[in-house]
Amino acid sequence: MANSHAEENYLKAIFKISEKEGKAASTNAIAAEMQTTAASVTDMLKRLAEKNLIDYEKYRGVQLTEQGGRVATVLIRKHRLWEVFLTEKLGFAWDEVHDLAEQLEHVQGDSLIERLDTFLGHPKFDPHGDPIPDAQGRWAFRPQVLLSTMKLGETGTVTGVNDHSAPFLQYLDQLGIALGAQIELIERVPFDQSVRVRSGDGREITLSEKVGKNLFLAIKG
Amino acid sequence: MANSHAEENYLKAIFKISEKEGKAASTNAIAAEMQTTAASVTDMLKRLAEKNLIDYEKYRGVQLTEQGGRVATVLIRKHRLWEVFLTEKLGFAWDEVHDLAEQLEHVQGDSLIERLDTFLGHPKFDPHGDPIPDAQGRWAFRPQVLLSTMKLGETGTVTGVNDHSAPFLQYLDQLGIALGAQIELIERVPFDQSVRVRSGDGREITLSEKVGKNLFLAIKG
DNA sequence: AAATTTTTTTAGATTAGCCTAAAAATAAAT
DNA sequence: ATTTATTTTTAGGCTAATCTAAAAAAATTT
Repeated sequence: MANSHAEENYLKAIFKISEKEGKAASTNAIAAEMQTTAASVTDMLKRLAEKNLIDYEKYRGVQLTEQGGRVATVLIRKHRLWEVFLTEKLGFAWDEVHDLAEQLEHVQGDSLIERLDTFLGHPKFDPHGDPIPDAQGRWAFRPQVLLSTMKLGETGTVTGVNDHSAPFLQYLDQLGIALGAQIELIERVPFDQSVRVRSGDGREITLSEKVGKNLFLAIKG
Repeated sequence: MANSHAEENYLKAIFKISEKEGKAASTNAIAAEMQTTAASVTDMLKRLAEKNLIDYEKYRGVQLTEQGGRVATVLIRKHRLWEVFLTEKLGFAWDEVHDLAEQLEHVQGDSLIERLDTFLGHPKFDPHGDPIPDAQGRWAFRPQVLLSTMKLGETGTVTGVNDHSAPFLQYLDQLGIALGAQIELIERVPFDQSVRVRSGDGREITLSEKVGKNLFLAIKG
């Protein structure tokens, strides 16, 4: 049988944490990600282990099984394809699509997502620059670095964000920085690690260290 | 607060029954429509009455309140707009879209449905010819009659179906009868009320009484 | 009008998913 | 190596939505 929305959301949370931390996800980390209590998480972990979607040993944290990983990957695929649809076709801004995609990703139907993928032209990245796994679960890779690790004089193309929050995305809009924007690093202030950059249209912009640590770019040349 | 999927589905079922029967919906009729038991229906009716979505008196059947009617209308609007999207944009056949739309209609977000409506060009009818209420809940009206009530020699344009089942829709596909098809009634067989029609491309087709009672047409002239 | 049938409601359980509070296990600090 | 703090699990309860079986009300038939 299919998995419930709650189960799917837990699997996605576990996938995210394992990816970021590089190790088994702890009960507390999952609870934080899911905005719920540790007790609720333990409950759910038992159910997911029962269904062979995770490897779970009491007090030891959890990892997705092969099967659980597949479910999570499909879910991320669906989420990101819907985000592309919402921005490209319906005209939503990149800071508005997350909650809607969060709902749409749970719509069941294999042919739906494959037809949507075709309709959208098989996009490889979502509106935030995150890769969209293909139908076989393969991830596109694109070399990128944080603005904060670029060298003086280097030029890059904005490819993604680390922080997906609406305030950050809206601030980038305000600065005129979107995916695909060209940015040259012209100065780094030692005092606070803020940077001065020149954007493609010739404007000079000052960005804080925090922005620098949340903006990904592909280096030119 | 918003309504659950289950609540929304009950409201839609009650709306459908009231529309068809023209009177208060009975517990059993709702149970049949929802494919559940009368006891479950009674439970839900209490909850819906509590939320002022229906007028409910024990043993007396139910009617939607103004508020309940609005919820049901919005739900039908969402369902039918998604059906248009699935057929027009994703290329699904008219017999494939119901179950997917049944899920998509529960996605919450006012701006989503209005943007979808705009993206689709404000369609007035869904892929089965059923009217799509507008954002204010107004229904388009189009005079139409059943093929079984047409007079000999009359010509009509196919505008909708009474039976929405996949087998019927697929049979129409096979016969080459789609929405917009031109059909002239050339003979009615008294013995079994089957009819002989000429379609727009000149082909002569024999249709059973059952087909005649499930095909709507707008009469020409 | 009384008896019978049908419809509807109530009573009592069940399941998923969530909670708080308390207990148990693990990790960290002295 | 104890003590202390943190993390995790258990215990017990709650709600929405479902079910079956039994009781009650309404409708129908005789």
